[in-house]
Amino acid sequence: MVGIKDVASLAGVSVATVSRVLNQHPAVRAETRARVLTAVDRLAYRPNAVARSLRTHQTRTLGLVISDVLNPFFTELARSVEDEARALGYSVIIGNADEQPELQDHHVRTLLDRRIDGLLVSPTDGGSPLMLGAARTGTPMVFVDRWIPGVDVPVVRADGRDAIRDLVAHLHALGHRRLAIINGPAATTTGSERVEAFRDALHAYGLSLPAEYVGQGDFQADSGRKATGRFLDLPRPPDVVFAADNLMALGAMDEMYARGLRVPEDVALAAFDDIPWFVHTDPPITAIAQPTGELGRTAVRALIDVVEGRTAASVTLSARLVARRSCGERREQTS
Amino acid sequence: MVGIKDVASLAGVSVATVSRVLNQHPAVRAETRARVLTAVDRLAYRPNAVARSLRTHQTRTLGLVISDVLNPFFTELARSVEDEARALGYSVIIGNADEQPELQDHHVRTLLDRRIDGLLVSPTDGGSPLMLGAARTGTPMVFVDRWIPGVDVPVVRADGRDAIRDLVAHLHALGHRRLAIINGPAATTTGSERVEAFRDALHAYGLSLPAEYVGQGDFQADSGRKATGRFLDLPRPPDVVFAADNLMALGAMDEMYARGLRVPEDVALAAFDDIPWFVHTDPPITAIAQPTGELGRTAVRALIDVVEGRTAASVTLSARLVARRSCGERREQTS
DNA sequence: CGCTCGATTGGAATCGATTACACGCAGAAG
DNA sequence: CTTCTGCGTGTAATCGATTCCAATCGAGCG
Repeated sequence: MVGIKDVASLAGVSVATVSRVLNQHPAVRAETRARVLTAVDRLAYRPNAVARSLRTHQTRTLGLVISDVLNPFFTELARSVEDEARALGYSVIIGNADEQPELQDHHVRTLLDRRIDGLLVSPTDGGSPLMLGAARTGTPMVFVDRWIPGVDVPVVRADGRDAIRDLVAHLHALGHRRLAIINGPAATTTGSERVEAFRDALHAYGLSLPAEYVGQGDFQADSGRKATGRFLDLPRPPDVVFAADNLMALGAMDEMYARGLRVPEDVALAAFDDIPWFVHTDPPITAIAQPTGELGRTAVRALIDVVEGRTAASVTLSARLVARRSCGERREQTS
Repeated sequence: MVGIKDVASLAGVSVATVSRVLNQHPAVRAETRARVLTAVDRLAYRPNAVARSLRTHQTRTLGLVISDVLNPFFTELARSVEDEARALGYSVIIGNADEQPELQDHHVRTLLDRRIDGLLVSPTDGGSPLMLGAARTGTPMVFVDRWIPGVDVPVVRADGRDAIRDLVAHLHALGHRRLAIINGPAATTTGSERVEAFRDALHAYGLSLPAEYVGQGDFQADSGRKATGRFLDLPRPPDVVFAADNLMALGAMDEMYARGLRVPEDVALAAFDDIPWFVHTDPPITAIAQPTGELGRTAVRALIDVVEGRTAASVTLSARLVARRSCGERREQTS
């Protein structure tokens, strides 16, 4: 591998000078700069980022730890994060926790070992000592989508309260009265929040949310399927199942079809997180759409703010209802 | 940040010794090792991977450059790659080229600058000078899924020939005679190969593939939609559209429905790359399934073989047909 | 004419590890 | 009682950059 020394000797200058032209330092004579530059591309020299990072204490890299890459919501989030980071001159390393706290820790640890400049996390759980420690000891950090209460870290997320109220209104208008929800893990904020918002919205319509209508899932399709099975085994099964994420909604749909039920005639279905595929399912699924791309981009900007010494505030965007056919024929279309 | 020196002085030994225990070097007295270890966790010391890499010339990191993270096929590939790499003690940095050669180059360059140990690529195009150069100058490299002909780099991929023949047989048996294909970019091997295999299979059934039945797409949904539009505008439109990837199939389906056509009664649809969602679309889509996870894992093992100085051979796995309802009912069930 | 000053450039320390080599010491061998 | 061996450990060089500080040089100034 050709190093800065090779460039220096080809150009007949010192390594210090080469480094200067590489870093656009102004104090270099134009003629010298030109000589260095020709040497650089004659040798196809590329600076070693590892060495540079060691010296400068910065890697211009962000870490992103998400709970499940296979979930289209997170895939899209990851993509927007990378786009924005790249636009701002950073790279990103993605760690997929697969909803497992140990894996999440593994990635946080690896990322920290690599001395990434900042960490973007959508926590799978309530926070391991490792992650809490990193936050406390000043690793630039921002939570996105999910967060950990009580930790002093900016949060970029979407609030689904209003959209959930709209959803309940929509369901109520369609005549549904027995509404059930499949919850995410209690350790995630997105899990608990969504149930609460749902319960509140139901109350506003004089409906209640009995315990047997709250299913416990883990954000994976299979758990959605099982929870739905339990609902349908109930003496009085719900007439709508609302899944707290898209994968569980798919599982729910599987179970409904496996039992020969029709959607929405026999049971209705709605999901949190809208994804392109929901348009193509049979029937198209009513969902609450988060501004995913905006979430990712905002989170990156916030993180870079703290990385570069500015301060960042939490940001809450809002989600919106996208009514389709899985809850019955719609009366009005929400745009 | 606490460094190896801090550990050394707390433990009352030299940095060399600390480094030795960290790297399981045998020549350390047990008692010394214990002292170092306590110091290590009293200080919560973690070695700086950047410094270590500089010295050892290895990062234990693999780069993965894929054409489109949002395509579920690549998402799954990326996931399996990361899983296997982690199991073997490597990290992976994913670069999303978004089917754009310049972006692909950007990622290759960044990855190379970071001195990753090896590169896994699913090329978007015929190969930029940068990538070709990297291959020639000995950067450990393996192609996965797509490859670049004429470059001496192992390839791990799935061969769809047999599955495509099965597909054509299936279509023929269902009475379809006018079959069209939406191709990927000609610059990708997966693009050109699939058309060829398709044409060959047609010939075996005495059918031909007229030029107007070969649509040009770019592996994105929208191009699938447009190509389908052109097919349907033909005086004699095809009765089956076979899309060379899942996203284009989705676009094709959109166009069919937008024109009020029924699938499969009016037009049939099949896709290359099977994804979980195809089970839930209306109708479920017949597809050719690649052993995606196996592809990723095999590619990683091959790459690590070359990274660690062994040699790696190309591997070709095989794809298989998964018949569903988008091409019509099977014969066993209908008249 | 000597000196100060700004513009360029080079020398060398430094970042935080790894590791070749040397050293001290204890027991074995002669 | 030497000398030899090896084990355990420390010293210092090294990886490839960045950057502080000093040196050089010509020009402008008093």
